[in-house]
This record gives sequence, structure tokens and C-alpha cells, in this order.
Amino acid sequence: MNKRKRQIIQAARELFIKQGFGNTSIMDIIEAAKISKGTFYNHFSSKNECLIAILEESRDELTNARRELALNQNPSDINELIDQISLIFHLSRKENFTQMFSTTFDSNDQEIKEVIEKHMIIEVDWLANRFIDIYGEKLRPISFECAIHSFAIMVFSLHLLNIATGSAPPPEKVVKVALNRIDTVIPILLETKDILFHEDIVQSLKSKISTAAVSKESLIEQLQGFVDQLSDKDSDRCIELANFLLVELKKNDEKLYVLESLLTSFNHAFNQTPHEKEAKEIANSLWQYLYSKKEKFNICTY
Amino acid sequence: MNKRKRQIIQAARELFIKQGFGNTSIMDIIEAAKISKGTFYNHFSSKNECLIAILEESRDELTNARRELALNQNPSDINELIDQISLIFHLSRKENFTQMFSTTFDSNDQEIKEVIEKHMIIEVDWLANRFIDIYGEKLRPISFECAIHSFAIMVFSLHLLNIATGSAPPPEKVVKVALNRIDTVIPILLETKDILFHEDIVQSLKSKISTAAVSKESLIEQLQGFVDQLSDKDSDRCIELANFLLVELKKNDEKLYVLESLLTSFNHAFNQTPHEKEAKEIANSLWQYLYSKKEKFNICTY
DNA sequence: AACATTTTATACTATCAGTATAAAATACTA
DNA sequence: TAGTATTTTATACTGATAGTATAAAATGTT
Repeated sequence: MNKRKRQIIQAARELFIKQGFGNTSIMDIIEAAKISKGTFYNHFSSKNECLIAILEESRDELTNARRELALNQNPSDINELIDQISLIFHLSRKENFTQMFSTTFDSNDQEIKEVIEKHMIIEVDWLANRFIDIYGEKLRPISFECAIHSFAIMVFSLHLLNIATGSAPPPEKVVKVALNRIDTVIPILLETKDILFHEDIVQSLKSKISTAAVSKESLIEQLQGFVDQLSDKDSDRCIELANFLLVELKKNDEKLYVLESLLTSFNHAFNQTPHEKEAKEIANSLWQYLYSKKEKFNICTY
Repeated sequence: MNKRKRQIIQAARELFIKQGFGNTSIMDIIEAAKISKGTFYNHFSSKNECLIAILEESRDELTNARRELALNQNPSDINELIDQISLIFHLSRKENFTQMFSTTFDSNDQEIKEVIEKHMIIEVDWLANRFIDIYGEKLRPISFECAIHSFAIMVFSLHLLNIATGSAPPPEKVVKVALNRIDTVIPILLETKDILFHEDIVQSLKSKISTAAVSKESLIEQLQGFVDQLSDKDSDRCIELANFLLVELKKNDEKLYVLESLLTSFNHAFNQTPHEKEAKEIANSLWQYLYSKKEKFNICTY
């Protein structure tokens, strides 16, 4: 991530949080970021694109935070799930971006609308997988249904509690209640199959967020290229971690849990360095690779 | 409702549906309505105010349609409730106003945001009362909880089905599933009281939509004034209905069911007349008066 | 017919998104 | 270090739009 770009995103983010997206003009951002108009348009083609970058960043933050929570935890522990879910509401409050996760934010802008829809599907898909972690494979056919119902209850309840009390309530309690509802309903759903989100609908939703599967070869290639460009300027910590990942990955019997454990350190090591963005991309690919082996090795969804 | 104003609202409504609120400029509305800029600002101080007028109108349409469905029906019939609920989704689709009923539509505009929040509370409050119609008084303490959960599931599910299939699914099926979920959960809720929306929270929400109670005296006064201004120009039907309502209302033992039955006719009679708006206001007051006697007389919530 | 109102046509201000460009600053490289 | 490439800056411009102002014309009322 470019230094300038980060500077702009930082300023824009603060302004959006403080005064809202619609009430922030590009000129406001430019002044706050202390850059010229040309520079802004050098990095973003519009205010929308800037917002989308912020949203993507938030999503990455969320994903990383959840993965860290999951480390060395039991994926079927309901309390861990409560904390993981709550993160999105803590984040969206911090960001003042209720719209980011809203059901039906009706942006004027098709572009933004689609990005937000995508984020919502990602969230629901994640939750569906976590439900399978907890309730087991038998839940798979109704996992999306459960995820959508519980997420709906959470978002709505938090929103209405917010309106009622004038301040944002702690999400944990709300999440817990929503999960209790789902817990009550699951036996009946399994029995009656009275659901809306059948296989075909779920596939259709997933297709909108599908990312190409990460092959081991491409991952090694990507990491090799990354390691090669590291120089003496980079810290020993960075170099050591990157090299270790590469060597481990090249083995035929790579240790998945070891790789998983090192991912967070690897991610953090490159913060604030010129390689930050690429490091995060690699971490993401690697995590997706590990995830694709999940069924065999029972690694937690996040 | 003024003729001009109606003309503007009509044009604006069509444009908003066709190309969205944000993509419609005031000049577009002016051209479509074939009026001048001055006239527009003569009736609305901004595009927002125009949107709010349309939203209010939609809400009135919805309320009227639901009341008509309720006439001569058993309030505890679940199928009637399904149809009544579905109306809002049919309407919001027709209007292309998903945001109208969205959870967290984050408008740039505080004004619009509050109107939408108000409409949402009205909807949830209505649904809570209908649940009491169906499940009985024992449900009252958890009626809001049930309403919020089921409405959340409906809105979310419809939205995601819409994304998945690319076209709006019939709401009835979705409504039915959501009501089934609530039906499953109610016994546990009654038993454990594990709810988020307790008395105080519900009161706080209701306070945001509270309308002053309608007294019989003020109602008679309002109706008397209305009748007095009717002239030969108005149809016999109009005059007869208005007078009958007035006479009946003045009795000490006014017949509530008779009044209720006549309300719809009264409402329709003044359509397209200069008195339309006032007639609708009176009908609304009268209905609220009847509703305030509901407990005693068991008139359906709508 | 006289008066009051609403509507129209038109011009104006102000804000904002986005484009264009030349000069200055910075980074890269041989 | 000198020279080249790039990024950034300052500035001016276009075009769209919200909203204001106003005088004349149309319409309604009594």
C-alpha cells in the first residue's frame, strides 16, 4: 500500500466517520489529507472508489481479527463464535458504517451497492461455515438458512436498540440471543426442511463471491517472488518468517497447523513496511489454501 | 391534497421508481411534471421533502390496504396476517423503495433517516399487535421481540433471495417461513423470557411514533367542520356517508362495527375530490378512535 | 371587474465532481 | 552526481445541480 494512498484513505476514513460519506466532499478529503486534487485523482478515480477501498480494508481488518481469535481455539466453542461475530458490530460502530453491513442499503450507486452486497454474502457465508463447525456436517444443508436468520436478527435488533436507547448496545448480548433462537429452531429445520435457501440459491449467492482456488504451485511461486525481492533493508524477523513459510510450503508434508500459527506473525511483521500490501495478499492466499484443506484437517473456518 | 402537489408527487414517484432517488434531479421532476421551478419550491422546500411526502403516501396506502383486508375477517387467522404482511413487500417492490423499510439505510440526510426509522417502528409495532391478536394477551410481553425477529428474517431473506435469483421472489412464501420460525420459538421465549426488547425499550420505541389519543369530542368537531363545508358540488354519496358517520358518532351507543365498515367507503368516496386529503385524515382519526376501543370490542388491530 | 394567488420564465449564486495542464518536487538510475 | 522519469502541486476550467430571486402572466375568487 502506497504511502500517499494510505494518507488519503486515512483522512477520508476519519471524515466519513465524523460527518458521513454523503456529507464529505472530495475537497474536504483533499484538505484533510493535505494533498492536491491531482494527487487524489491519481489514486482514486472517484469518491466511490475511495469508499470501496476503505470498505475492503475494514473487511480485511475484520478477517484478520477473527483469524487471530480462532488461533489455538476450539472451533466448536460457541463463546468463540460469539466473540468473532461481535467483532463485525464493534468494527462497524467504530467505523460508523452501519451501511457496510446493512441489508438493503440502497445506494444511488450501483458500484457501491454491489460491493456492499458482496460483503454481506461473505459475512453470511462465513457464518454458515462456522455453524457447521459447531453443529457438525449434518447442518450443512440448512447452514445458510441459519446464518441468514441469525444475522438478520442481530442486525435488526442492534439497529432498533440503538434507536431506542440512543447509544449502541454491546453486541455480545444480542449475538447470544440470536444464537439461542437459532439453536431452538435447528431441530425443527433439520426435521421439516422448511427452508428458503436451498442448494441452488446458496450456490448462486456463493458464485458472487467466489475466488479462484489457490493452488500450491501458484502459492509457492507468489511467495518465492516475494522472498526474492526482500533485501537487507528488511528486518531479520521479516526475512526469517517469509523464508520459513516458503521452505515449509515446499515440503510434501507441509505442516498445516504450523503454517496457520505463523500466518499472524507474518502478517504483523510487514506492517508499516513497503511490502505490507503484498504480504497481506500472500497471507490471504495462504490462508485460503489452508482453508481449502479444512475438511481433511479440521482447521477452523477462520 | 392539492392538484398541483399531486401532479408533482406523481411525476416524482415515477421517476424515483424508474431511475432511483439519487439519480433524479429536481429538474427532471420539474420537466416530467411539466411545471416550473417556482411551482416545485412552492410545494416542497427540497427534494427530500418530496420524497418524504411520497413515503407518507405509501404508508397510508399500505395502512388502508391492510384495513380493507381485515374487514369482516377473523383477526386471529394466520393467513390473513400473511397477506397483510406481504402487502408491504409488494408495495415496496412496486415502489422500488427497498430503503423505505430497510434496517439501516444510512441516508446522508438526518431528516430522511428519521422518517424511515419512524416507518420501521410503525411497522414493527403493528406486527407486534397482530401477534397479540393471534397468540392472545399472554404474548404481549414478548410481542415486540417476535415482531422484530420475524420482520428481520423477512427483509433479509427477501433481499438475499433477490440478489441470488436476480428477481424479486413472491413474499408470501418468505413471510410464511418467518412466521413458522417465530411459532417455534414462542414457547421457549414465554418460558425463559430471554429477550432483548423489554418493556422500557419498547416504550422508548413507541414514544417515537406516539400520536395523541383521539377523543370523541375532537373527532365529532373535526367531522362536523368537514360536513359543514360540503356543498351541492359534492356527490350525494359523499354527503350521505359523511352525515351518517357524524350522526352515528354523536350517539352515546355508537355502533363501532358499523362505523368500521363504513370507513372504507367513506375513504374511497372522496378520492379524486378536493376533500380527499381531509377525508383521509378524518378516516384515520376515526380509525384510531375505534382502535382505542379495541380491547373492549375486539376489533382487529388494522 | 377588481383583487389575490399561483404559476411561469428567466436569470442568478454557490457548491461540487471531475478534467486539463504546466511547473515544481521527488524518486530513480546510470 | 547528473539526468531522466514520476509524482505532486497549483490553478483554472467545464458542466451538473440545488436553491434563490423576481417580474410578468395566468388563474382563481369575490
